Amino acid sequence: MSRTKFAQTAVTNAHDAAIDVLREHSLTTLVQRELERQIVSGELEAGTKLNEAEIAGELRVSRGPVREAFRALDQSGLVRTEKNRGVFVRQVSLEEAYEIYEVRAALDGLIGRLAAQRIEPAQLQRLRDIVKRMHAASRALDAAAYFPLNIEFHEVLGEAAGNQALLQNYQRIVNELNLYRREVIARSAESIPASTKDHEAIVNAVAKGDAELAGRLLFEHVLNGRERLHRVLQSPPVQRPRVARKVTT
Amino acid sequence: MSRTKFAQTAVTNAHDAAIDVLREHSLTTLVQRELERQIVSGELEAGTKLNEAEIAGELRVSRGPVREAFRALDQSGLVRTEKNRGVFVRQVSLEEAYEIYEVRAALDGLIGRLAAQRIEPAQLQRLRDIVKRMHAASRALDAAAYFPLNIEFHEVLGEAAGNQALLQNYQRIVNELNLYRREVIARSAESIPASTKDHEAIVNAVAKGDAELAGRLLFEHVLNGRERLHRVLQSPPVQRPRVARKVTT
DNA sequence: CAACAAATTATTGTTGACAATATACTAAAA
DNA sequence: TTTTAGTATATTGTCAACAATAATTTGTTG
Repeated sequence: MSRTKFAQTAVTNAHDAAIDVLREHSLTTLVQRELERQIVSGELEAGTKLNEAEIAGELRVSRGPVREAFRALDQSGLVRTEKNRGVFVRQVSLEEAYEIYEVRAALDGLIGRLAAQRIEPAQLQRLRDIVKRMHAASRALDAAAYFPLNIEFHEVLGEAAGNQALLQNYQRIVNELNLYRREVIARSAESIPASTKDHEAIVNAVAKGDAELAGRLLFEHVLNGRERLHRVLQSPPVQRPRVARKVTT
Repeated sequence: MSRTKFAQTAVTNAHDAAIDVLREHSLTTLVQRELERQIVSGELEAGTKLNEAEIAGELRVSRGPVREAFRALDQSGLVRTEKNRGVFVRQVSLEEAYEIYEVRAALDGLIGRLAAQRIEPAQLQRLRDIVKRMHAASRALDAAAYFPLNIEFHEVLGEAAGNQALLQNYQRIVNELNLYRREVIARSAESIPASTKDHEAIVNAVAKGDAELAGRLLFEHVLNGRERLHRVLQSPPVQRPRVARKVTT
């Protein structure tokens, strides 16, 4: 509001763009997206308390839309609400993660079955490219490079399954799991080679169109991942710089 | 507020009870529950427009909690929101239902696997009782009696799987499917015998502790159900008294 | 100094008012 | 009569103020 007329055009364009965004999306939706981004990216870490007024101030909206966004995020499992105390970025316990992994295994199994039947050549090629890059990251035991490849692999496979309802449920589950996995991903380098082999076998099964096999391989791949994670958690932490429940302020 | 002192005690108790409810739950939660009940029960039929002020008036709250409840219901798939137009009880298309059935098959498959490994004697007995009653309803081709038994069967099985995350996802999926199935349930009597056989086989597999078999049977049971539904939809409707999009007013 | 009580502050829960948008209605013109 | 433009009404989106509850600080007492 305190801008001079110098940047008139730029300001107007930016303003028009903002108007266009608002024409399609409510403030609630925008707040929801932004918070989701911050949570999924780890910018807001698990356990953090989300202060209504503070968030409203940062995003330049009133508390109404923020509260509405909170309800949506609560339902999607990214935050937990305590009446009269506030909402907190959800912390997923080991036991919960264990359960969620089972659900993910079932959904991934279905993804494998369907992808084997419906995948298109271009998608298959993308999978092969990803696996090739995985091998490179695997040889270097480069976890930082491997992690996004893993994400991308399952994304492509999810799309290849051609089922929107499945994809949505899958995404939610993966988001929840990432709340748990983030902290341990850094020290899971040793499991990369095994994981890479899994992915290669999956691609081959999908390429063959063997739905049964692809489904089973993906199901087991996820449960293997759970066990790998579990083993990693048994061993002592690498670098754990303060886990104290962080509260705003 | 316009009550006399005659019912003092009763009023006070009712009042205290109301206070207790509010101590634990926010108005938003209560509104959410009530709307969910009305939608799942069919009181509010698919496509109905939900008017904020009207609902707020009926439930004696302001529009704030109603809007918050809307966001939660939207996320859970029971309503759909159109910006500046309002929220509507979700209508699930044939294509969507087809997709959701696949997701349910995957989750039910997992339920079968886990239940076979973890079910307790009492739960197994409940399943056997239900199947017995199913046979009776089947012989009479009594769809009205069969439907709740079917619900109960899958509920018990879901609990027996002993996985909260799975159960929650399953319930949401089933709720969405029911939005679609309600209208066609009445005329699906012919599929009851086949469905009953499915359930019997499932119980036997679970009783044997054969996880693989139970999982596969449940997976196929759901897909069979989808096909049965599909066939029923091909045949002409029985009694279809106006399907025009109902708007409040 | 520690522990408890009271008062103060901060935060959430709820409401009603106002603004923006969409819908319904009315009247004029083809 | 149908269409269309303009106007009025209804409904949603957003905000700011108030109420209720929880967290914090301060003060008091043993």
